[in-house]
Parts: sequence; structure tokens; C-alpha cells
Amino acid sequence: MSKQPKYQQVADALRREIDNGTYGPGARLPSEAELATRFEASRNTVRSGLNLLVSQGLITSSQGLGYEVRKHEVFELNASRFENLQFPQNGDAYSTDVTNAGRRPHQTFRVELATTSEQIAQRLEVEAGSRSVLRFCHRFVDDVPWSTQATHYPDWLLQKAPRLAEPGDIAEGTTRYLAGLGVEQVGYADEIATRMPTPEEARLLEIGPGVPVMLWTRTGYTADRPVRCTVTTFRGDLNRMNYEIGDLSARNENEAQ
Amino acid sequence: MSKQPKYQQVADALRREIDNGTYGPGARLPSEAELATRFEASRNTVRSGLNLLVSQGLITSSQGLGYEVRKHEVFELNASRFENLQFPQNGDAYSTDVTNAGRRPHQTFRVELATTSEQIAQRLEVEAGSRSVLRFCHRFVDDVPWSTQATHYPDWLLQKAPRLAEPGDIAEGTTRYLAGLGVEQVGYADEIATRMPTPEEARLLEIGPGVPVMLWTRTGYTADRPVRCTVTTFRGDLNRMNYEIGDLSARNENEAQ
DNA sequence: TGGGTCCACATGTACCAACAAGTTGAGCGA
DNA sequence: TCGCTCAACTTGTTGGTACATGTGGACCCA
Repeated sequence: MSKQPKYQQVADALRREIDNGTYGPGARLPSEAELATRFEASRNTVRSGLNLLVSQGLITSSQGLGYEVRKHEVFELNASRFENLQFPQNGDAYSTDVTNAGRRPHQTFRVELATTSEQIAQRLEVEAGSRSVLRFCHRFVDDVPWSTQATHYPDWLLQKAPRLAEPGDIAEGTTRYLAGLGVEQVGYADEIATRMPTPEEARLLEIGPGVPVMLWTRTGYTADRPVRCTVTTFRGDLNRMNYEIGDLSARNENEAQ
Repeated sequence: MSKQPKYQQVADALRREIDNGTYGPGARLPSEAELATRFEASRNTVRSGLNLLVSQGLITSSQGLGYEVRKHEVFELNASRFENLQFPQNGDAYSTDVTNAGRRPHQTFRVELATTSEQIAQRLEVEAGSRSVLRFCHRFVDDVPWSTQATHYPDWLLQKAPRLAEPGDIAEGTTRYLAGLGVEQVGYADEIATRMPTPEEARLLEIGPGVPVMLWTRTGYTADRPVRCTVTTFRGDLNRMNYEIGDLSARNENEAQ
């Protein structure tokens, strides 16, 4: 005999029923009161069980409406396409991808001077606390917050490329702008991490409980040294990152069919 | 006036104090009773606030002990090193990395025949429900569960490579074994996703509440077609995935110093 | 018919009470 | 001194109550 706590039994039973399709994606669960009757438990106990499933990202709750099984819709991000290395200007690949998927992109943008944090400084190989330019982008798909992107450029680059610090978009893209000034990026170092969002991130991305964020840090290098560091924060439940390594002609031929 | 709920105020206040260092990593928080006095709230209300921070991965709780600020220790995974493409045999890169970090690796292993799930079948380009070989690996670092790895091989490969279906390790590594039989992998397609763990995953990886998992799916291709699909599940709080794209000689020279 | 009110029902917040169960250290006894 | 018991303190579980707040449909009235 296991003698699990009652709220665990409630959570397990509901998870099973969601897994086996009794409650499909988008379906509404019985109300707390009904579940309390069914499981012969108090409303508080049922709430504990439901809260568990909410914090595991399986269901959502809305006041006045009830509990719903979460729908999962995944957006694919291709991080290693050759085109991205060639023309990875801000927002362009994003706009194209989103439009191709039949969705409507939209973004806000701002530029500011910042003091470089420890994490960024290490990647840019500059001193922590030194000045850097931060170009910040908040992206939406069909008016749903999708990602935030913060790109840092080191101070020394500003003498060569003053437009980086000017507010407003750089029409031809920052990478092409830099390349035109002789600062050509030849390689990237990508890092991918995941964790639960901070309240600030949860607000910007409108993430409910139980949804992690995916952090994508891309440091761009010239032949000599790092020239920029981009930290992109995605909703973890809506995105998948893709990399291709080596020769994948077999795969890409099949996909082209 | 905002009029936030009281349990939110508790969570926010504690988060601020954790962020500003009042409670550093590993520090013990005041007990529920003390916090209840401080915030002039009931124990239940304080518990709601603490529970929020737990499910956000900021703190942990243990019965009889109290609440602790979570420590974060990150392990780096290099997914795109050239050596990995050449000799990516099961466990070898892992053992080497872990030993180099001064930690003690340890793993359990099992082989079984499985029916191919929809997700795997699509990647292996075989029919869903068909037979495949599953080689499963459960890895530990210093006896702490670290990752689970499930590699699927398609049925048609077994005629060429019967040892895949035999229980027990393949000493020279599966990739080298396959290469010796003329099945040489020339490229990988990697996918990275994140979500909250299922109860099963939480059990295997001993993950507490508030910690997401990172899912790394690697499909290996010969020049003709996919020959294997590996799904690795990591604790999201302890791992970071790294990729290098293009020419990073500048970076690697610096790191070699 | 159009529009607004209001009620029924959903979850959200907050409190109280009691007991279960894990941890630690003080203190006692051999 | 060693080892055991036990008390005190911790969080975990479960029940209860009351009221706040958001949602949607029934209903009534102009």
C-alpha cells in the first residue's frame, strides 16, 4: 500500500485522464466542487492537486471559467541555417519565418547605453561594468508576446560603428552594416539554457505558471575577437531550437519533396 | 494603488531579499511561523507565497528543515565539437567530460525491443508502431541523477548490425561498430526543447518542483537516410548546451591560453 | 429587438484548526 | 563517553469557513 497524499492522488488521476484523452487539449476540467465530490476531498485538497498540474504546465486556470488542458503549439527555430550565418540581421529571419507560417509579426525596439554585466562582459572579453550598447527587441506573433532579444556591442566597436548607438532600426541590418565597415562575423558560439522565468520575464512574455523559458545566448566573432552577444528569451512551451551538423543532404532532399 | 494579494507581496519581498543577497545561495529562510509574524499573515498565506517561489525554482523546502535558497551549478555540454561527430559513442564523451571536471561518472544501461512512437518514427523515417531497438542509459554524476538517454535504431538496421539488439555495452561504441559495417554517420539534426518534467522524469532525475527539463533530440544520418535517433533528458537547472558555428579560431585560441 | 441588470457559478484570497511526519539537539542514563 | 530517548521545532496534509472577483447566460424592460 502506497498511502500517497490525497492531493497527489487527485493530480495523478487527472494527469492519467489527460494523457489517455479523456480530457483533450483545450478541454475544460470539472469544477473544483465537482472534483471534491468525486474524490471525497475538501475543495482545498482538490485545489492543491490542481495547483500541482498548473505548476507542471499541464493545465491552466482562469477565474470564473475553470481549468483547461493546455494546448501545445511549437514554433521551430533554425539556428544553424547557412543563411543565418550570412544574413542574421535583427528581425529579418524572424519576420520571414513568421510570415511564412501565416502569422503576423510585430516588434518594439529600443537602444540604450548600459553597463556590461558579468555574464556579457565575459563573453565579449571586455571588463565587467564597462560601457556597452544594448539593442533591445520585444517580439510578438499575432500580438502574443514571443521573445525578447537583447544584443550587446562592446564599447570599442562604437568608434568604428557609431550608428549602433543611435536609436531606431538599421535598415540594412546590423550585421550587414558592420560587415560594410570591415567588421565581418565569421563564427558564432551558441549556448542554450532553461529555467523558470523571473517575474519580469513572465510579465514581458505573458507566461503563466508552469512554463519555463529558453535562453539562447549567441556570441558573434570576427577572425580576431567577439563583437556582439545576443541573449534571446523564448517561451519554452512554444519554441524548439534546431541545429544541423555535418552533411544533411539526405534529410534536406527528403524535406524538399 | 496596486493592492497585490498578500501572498504575492510575501513572495516578492522574499525574492527581492534573495536577489540582493540578504539570503545567499544555500541560506536558510526564516520559518513559516516567523514569516507569518513578520508579514502579519496566516501560516497558510505565507505558505502560498513560499510555494510560488518553490515552483519558480528559486527555493526548495524540506520537511523538518525549512526553506533553502537554491544553489545553481551549471554543467557545460558541447554538442558541436568535431570529436563528437567523429566518435560520439555512448557514454564516452560523457565519461571523459565528467572525469575531467573532477566528478565521478556512473551509469546504468539496458536494451529492449520497442514499438516506435510517432515522434521517433517521423525522425527515423519509418512507420509508427513498427519495431525498433531502444538502447537506454541512465547517467549519474557523483551519484546524483544527471540525464536519461534513449537511442532508437530502426528495424532495417538490425540485419546489418545484430549486436545493437543484444543486451550489454558495445565496447568500441555503437557509432564505431556501425561505421565498421559500412553505416557511417555524416550528419546530425539536433532539436532542443524545454518543458516541466513528467512525474516519471521527475522520479528518474530526482527533480524537485520548479525545475524544467531540457530535451535534446539528435537524429543521425548516413549519406542516404537516418539511422538513429537519440533523445536525452537533462535537468534544466544543471546543464547548458553549447554549439559552435563557423570559424571560432579566435575564441578557441583565447581559451587555450 | 436591443441593452442592461442580475444571478448562478467559477476560481482567487485569506484565515483558522488539528494532526502527521521529518530533523535536530538537549539531556539523561548506562 | 557513548548511545538512546524525547521534546521542540520544522514543514506536510487535510479539513473547515468566509468573502472577493471574474464570467456568462437568463431575464426583464424599454
